[in-house]
Amino acid sequence: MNTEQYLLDTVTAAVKALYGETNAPLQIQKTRKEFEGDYTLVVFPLLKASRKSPEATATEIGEYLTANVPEIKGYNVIKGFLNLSLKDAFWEERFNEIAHNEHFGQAAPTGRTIMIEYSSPNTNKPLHLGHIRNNLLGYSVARILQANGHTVIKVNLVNDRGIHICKSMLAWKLYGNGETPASSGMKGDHLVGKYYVEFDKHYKAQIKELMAAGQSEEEAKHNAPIMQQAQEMLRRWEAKDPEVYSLWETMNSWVYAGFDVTYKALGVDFDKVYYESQTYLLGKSLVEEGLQKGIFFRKEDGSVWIDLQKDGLDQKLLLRGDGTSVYMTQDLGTAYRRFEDNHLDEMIYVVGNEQNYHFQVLKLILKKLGYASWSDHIFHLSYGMVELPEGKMKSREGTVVDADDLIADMISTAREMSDELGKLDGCTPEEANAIAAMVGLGALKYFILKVDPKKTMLFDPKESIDFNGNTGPFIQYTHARIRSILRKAEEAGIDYRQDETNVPLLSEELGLIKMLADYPATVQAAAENFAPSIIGAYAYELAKSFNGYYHDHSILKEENASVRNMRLRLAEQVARTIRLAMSLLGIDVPERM
RNA sequence: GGUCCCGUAGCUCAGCUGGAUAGAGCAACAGCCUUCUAAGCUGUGGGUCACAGGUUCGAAUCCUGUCGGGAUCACCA
Repeated sequence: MNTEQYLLDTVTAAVKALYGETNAPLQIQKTRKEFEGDYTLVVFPLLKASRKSPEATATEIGEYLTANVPEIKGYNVIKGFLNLSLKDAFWEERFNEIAHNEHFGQAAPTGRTIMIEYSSPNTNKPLHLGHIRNNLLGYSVARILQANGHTVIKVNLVNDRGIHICKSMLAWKLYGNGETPASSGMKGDHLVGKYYVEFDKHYKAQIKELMAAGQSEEEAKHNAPIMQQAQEMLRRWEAKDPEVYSLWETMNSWVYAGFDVTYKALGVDFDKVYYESQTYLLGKSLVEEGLQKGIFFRKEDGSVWIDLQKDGLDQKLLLRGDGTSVYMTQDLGTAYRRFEDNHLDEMIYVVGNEQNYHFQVLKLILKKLGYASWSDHIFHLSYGMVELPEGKMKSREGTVVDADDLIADMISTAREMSDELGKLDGCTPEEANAIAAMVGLGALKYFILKVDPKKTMLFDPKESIDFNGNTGPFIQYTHARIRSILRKAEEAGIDYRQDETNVPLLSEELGLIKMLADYPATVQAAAENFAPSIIGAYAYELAKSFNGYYHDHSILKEENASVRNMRLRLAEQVARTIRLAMSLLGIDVPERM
């Protein structure tokens, strides 16, 4: 049950009874914690209808509600704010509802199908920190949408073709001496990435040579033999030359094996993987359609364009002079195909904000083609770059943070800290490894997801690895503590779940119950805003509140059995809700740590 | 130059559709481990919400402008 909505209805009825029909917008919000009360009605908008002062209006409504609504215990008025307090029994009922609801936090099916595309790596180099933000965001948003009752299809569109892959292939052929992941002991994606760097090294050297021989920089870039060879390789790939094609398949398979390891470590997955080598021809029929409808135009060289200058944009290429497609052509085609094939209600692209313009144009073109009914349901979940304290990540300058290295670092740091604090004493080696992995990744994931997606964020390795304060490990820690209490209760043979005796609740306990009751609304807000950060903030607040409570009030040692059992049940629900919230962020919570 | 995004404490960030005295964490300082996990708890200091106008009962939030930072405007993807 949605308490806020219920109160809004109640108050609307009260206002109608007191002042007659009014179209004044009513708003109910949670009372700020420095004031007494649970929910607050802002009465300013009602002054016209009541024709009284803010205080008098608030008092009048407060009196009416207290007299007529059994759940409302009392009220107080501060300026134009009417603070309403609900009876403890009301909150106890909410608590019981939560405890007995097996599907707590999981909304009923909406019947809507949403596809979300994320990750979308290139196959010429390993994943880095930017990809981590992408993957974590995509996966978390997918989980959040599922929790809201939508059917979610997670897809990955792998960019497995193009000149960049040919660069790696060529460098491997020229300088690789047949090196394989098996022979070198390197992860496949790192091995292929190594040859991408190798290509660049030789390419730069050749440019330098040619420039020394008198060519301009542009000429040199174009004439460098290694670049010429790479382009020749791309042509052979497109002609499906068996030798090139099989090398391409081999090297891609190395990369996929490497990516799988990284994805697994990050805990992300996909329902469907698309490969650009299979979709890059899509979209040409849409270009044809646009030409016929007169929305696109063809230049003398045969290339096809759309003029968006009237929309404040510029001219955009849709088909090259030689008839081959570009990025936009493919995206138009895949979008069309996806909506057609899956009856999608919404399509979300998790792509960096450097492509804001691309998606703006994509949606506009589809609209002009007459597909507004679904192109309006394309949402670009745009996220900002991840910067380092030293500045931006530049692959050329070697300042990228490799995903695998980072994950390994986080886990080993978690391990060291745990050992230092003696946290893992008494664990089996397997348990210790699992906990270190959960904590290290929890720190990384939470650090990245707590920031609003669209903001450029700063990743400070030192700070991310700090396990104090507003961090994933703090939340995990709170969960582990509660689980430990519950284990001890069970060891002592306490059957706390049976006891339903009503006991007076402390204000901290009421506060915790109110937070628990708020969880479904939080999940909904996170879905509406595509913001895992909302879930993160909630989980932190809940954990923090419990920690304060835990510190001040004994649970196991409480002598009154009914009170003790109520506290154990409450703790259990807090742990459960933390687990639910964290699972929406893709973060595992350990039973002990 | 056009378009889009951002600017909140020394640092990293919250602040949901406008609401009360703008919040956390880190860093600093002062307390708290014979008591269920101190990866913890409690307290102190720290702010012209970039700036200037406007809208209104009320603006960090909405509108306009200015300044600062970023992204983008390819026959790359």
